[in-house]
Amino acid sequence: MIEKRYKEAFERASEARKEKILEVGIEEFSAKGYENANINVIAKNAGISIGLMYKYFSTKEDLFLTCIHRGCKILDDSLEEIMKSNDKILKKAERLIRTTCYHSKKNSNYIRLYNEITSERNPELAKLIAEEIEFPTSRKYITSIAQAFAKNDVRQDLDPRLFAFFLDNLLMSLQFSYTCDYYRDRFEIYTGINVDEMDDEQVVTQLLKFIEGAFTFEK
Amino acid sequence: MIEKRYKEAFERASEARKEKILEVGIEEFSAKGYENANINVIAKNAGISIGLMYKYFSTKEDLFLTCIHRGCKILDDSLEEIMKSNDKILKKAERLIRTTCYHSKKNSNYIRLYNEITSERNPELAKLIAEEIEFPTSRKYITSIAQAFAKNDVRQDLDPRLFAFFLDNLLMSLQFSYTCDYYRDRFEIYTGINVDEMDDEQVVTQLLKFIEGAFTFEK
Amino acid sequence: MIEKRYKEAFERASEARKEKILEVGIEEFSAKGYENANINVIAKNAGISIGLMYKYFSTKEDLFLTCIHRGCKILDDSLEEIMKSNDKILKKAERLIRTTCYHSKKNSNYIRLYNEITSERNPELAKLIAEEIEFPTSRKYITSIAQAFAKNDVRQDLDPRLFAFFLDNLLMSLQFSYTCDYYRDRFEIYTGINVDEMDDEQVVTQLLKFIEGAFTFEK
Amino acid sequence: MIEKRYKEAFERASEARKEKILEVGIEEFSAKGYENANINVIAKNAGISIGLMYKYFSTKEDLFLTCIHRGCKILDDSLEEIMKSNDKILKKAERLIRTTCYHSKKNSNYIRLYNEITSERNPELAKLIAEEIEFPTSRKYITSIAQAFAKNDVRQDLDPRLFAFFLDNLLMSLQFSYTCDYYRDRFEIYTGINVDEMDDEQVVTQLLKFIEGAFTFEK
DNA sequence: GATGAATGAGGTTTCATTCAT
DNA sequence: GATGAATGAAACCTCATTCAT
Repeated sequence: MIEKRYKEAFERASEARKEKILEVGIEEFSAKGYENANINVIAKNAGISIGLMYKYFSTKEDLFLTCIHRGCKILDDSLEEIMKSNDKILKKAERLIRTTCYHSKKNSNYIRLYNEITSERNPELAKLIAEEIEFPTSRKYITSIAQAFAKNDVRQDLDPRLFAFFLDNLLMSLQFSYTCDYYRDRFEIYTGINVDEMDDEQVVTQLLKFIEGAFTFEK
Repeated sequence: MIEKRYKEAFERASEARKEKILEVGIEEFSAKGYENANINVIAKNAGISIGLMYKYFSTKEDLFLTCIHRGCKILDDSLEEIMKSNDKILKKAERLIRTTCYHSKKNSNYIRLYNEITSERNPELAKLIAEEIEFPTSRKYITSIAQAFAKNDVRQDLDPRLFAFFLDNLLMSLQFSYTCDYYRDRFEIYTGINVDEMDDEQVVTQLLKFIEGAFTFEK
Repeated sequence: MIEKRYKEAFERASEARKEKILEVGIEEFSAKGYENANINVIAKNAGISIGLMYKYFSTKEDLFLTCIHRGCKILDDSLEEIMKSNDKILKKAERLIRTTCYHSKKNSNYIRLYNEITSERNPELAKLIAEEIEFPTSRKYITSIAQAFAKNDVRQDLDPRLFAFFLDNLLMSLQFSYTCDYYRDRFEIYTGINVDEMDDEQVVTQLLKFIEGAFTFEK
Repeated sequence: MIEKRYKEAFERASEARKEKILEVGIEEFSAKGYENANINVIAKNAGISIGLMYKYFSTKEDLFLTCIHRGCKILDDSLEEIMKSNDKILKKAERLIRTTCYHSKKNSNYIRLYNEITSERNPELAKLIAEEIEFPTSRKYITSIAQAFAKNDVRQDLDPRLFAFFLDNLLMSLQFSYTCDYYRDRFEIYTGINVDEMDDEQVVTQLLKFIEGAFTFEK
């Protein structure tokens, strides 16, 4: 778990200001990447001085990690909303896919930020962030699949953890394909259609079939 | 298609030198990422002067793109080797998975380089690279699936391009999980096992089941 | 003479607070030197706000000067104690040396602060501080030597002021050698023994011989 | 012993340039102290770019240490010149004092730099520098005194190392008194005469008497 | 009197790129 | 063709000082 990466002064700041700083930070980091993001720009856009920024965060890295924490919380909240239902696993998958297709624009910055993280090259940091982000998500998937397994809703020869992993791989890739430049181009190369003009319903339908088959079929 | 990003002088250089420069460049870019890679260091490690490096490439970006071109060729060659066979689609998938699991170390630099690309934030560049890399791969997958579809080897309600896309998403995610820090940690969080100590055979078996089900099952 | 460098508000503060501020200031300045000392840290450690600190002192320099004033008073008090006696000059020297050797730890902060001052590079300020510190000390030495001279206790071809100067040079160097990093290392290089493990009695004996000879011998 | 603190590129620079950089560096460091010295200013005054400065020295600290090394070499050379003679110890002392009084202006920067060092607050660094500077000097003094001791030229109850230490304390203090602001003021307070207007001959005479007595007198 | 949030100038350091030889 | 010395813009970060409350 990432311990808090902000200083006490940040806690004391007004909600509006905290909000603004993280929003602007997420904007900058997701747009330019960690290296090219400029703290001075973030401070200016957030309407505070650079000195105050450093009263809030010791380093650029700490600001980045706090932005990630925030972005993840938002993504995890919407995941929680879906996964806590009593729907069957495939129903949940459908809702996840739909959310990705229809609402990815609203959260595009968070997703791009997440994408930025995945090429993090500091191993210790990568580990921290991975635990922060992936642990809650993975538990939700694994638990849902294990329950479905217990109820015989899915094939009995699957390994819940690996299948959760494969499922998340598909959803993660889809998320990126709706928001990140490179993945968007890749989507178009595969499908022949720009993701903005794509009939989302077809993507939903096909991916659901894919997943349904994967979880259901048993020789 | 990426037009050539090197200068004429580079073409005139000896094969050994060209080889060395790109090898060292891939090493540096994959280890540190584009921003943190140092072109002066690459020149030194490649045994040439920085001045000569700029006789070969106009900018750091051009060197990067040429390294990518080279890395992709190597990855695409091994893909070609597998896809040109007459094996059935699932057999091909199996070979792809095995290659990923068992041989990812040999090509880990290329894969990390590929991962680096996916967070490229320059839209025009992203497009160029995506076309360079994804087009050949996608054609192979789509064609294979279309052939299988024609032979009734796979379910008849699938869209070949989307299913090719989903398939590649799974394989791409797996590749990253074997080589890139963040994805390796993520793998361990899902499976509970460090990727280096994982029984690859189980991954192969489960992913194959997943894909087989996805391509086979039909309500 | 240094005019007061604190504001009226400081005079009105409680004794305990004044004490605390100067104590903490001396601690910080002597530990890190003027440039690296942080006035915000001093305020925090003294338990007052930085705003109040600036109600008490106009600038960092003023706080520094007030700390010096305080440190010097303490050192001068212990000097006064020794010099006011009716002992002969060599007896006084012995007591000074013993005080330096045996009690330097108690006053080490003040001595390090004094050392910091000696590299002051603002000429006007240097002059002010020198007068503040050196004048009282020098008078005591000069007077004592002049009295000894009058009583024929010391050689009759000495210049009291220069001999006072040389004497203080020896005592000052010894003080630094017991408290300041660089001078402590220097001491060990000369004597071969770490100052903390040195038999102080030998230092006392030898330095006394040195001084006694210097003041007594006459061709 | 300080290992070299410059990079290879510095060795390859022309003698004139190396000279210039160190000269300008010593000037700046001795005038403003380590903290307030500005590397950009040094680079500009030395006629090179800041980038090149960092090709020569990894950090400000390294430049500082190399300047010290250079300054010490010059001071040590002139000491060597005096100490290698066959003169008796008191004759050597006389020459040292005269050099200090008459020629201290020429080397004033080096001496101020030396003064700066003595308030160094990084213990490891202090140790390195002390060994670099004090070791050669101390050996010369100790050896000379030991030889004089063997020849019965000095009192037989002295400890050569401690007396060498006291002797150097006197000479060091005198050096500072001729060159460093604070010590110059202190000198005037003790003697009543500004060091620039002082009759050096009197200082020489008196200090020689002091030292002669110290080394000769024996109860 | 007392607070501490806020400022912003200024310093060190990096590295892609140029160009004289 | 080949070298590598040289450049300088730009980024991160510190801390003395101010001022509204």
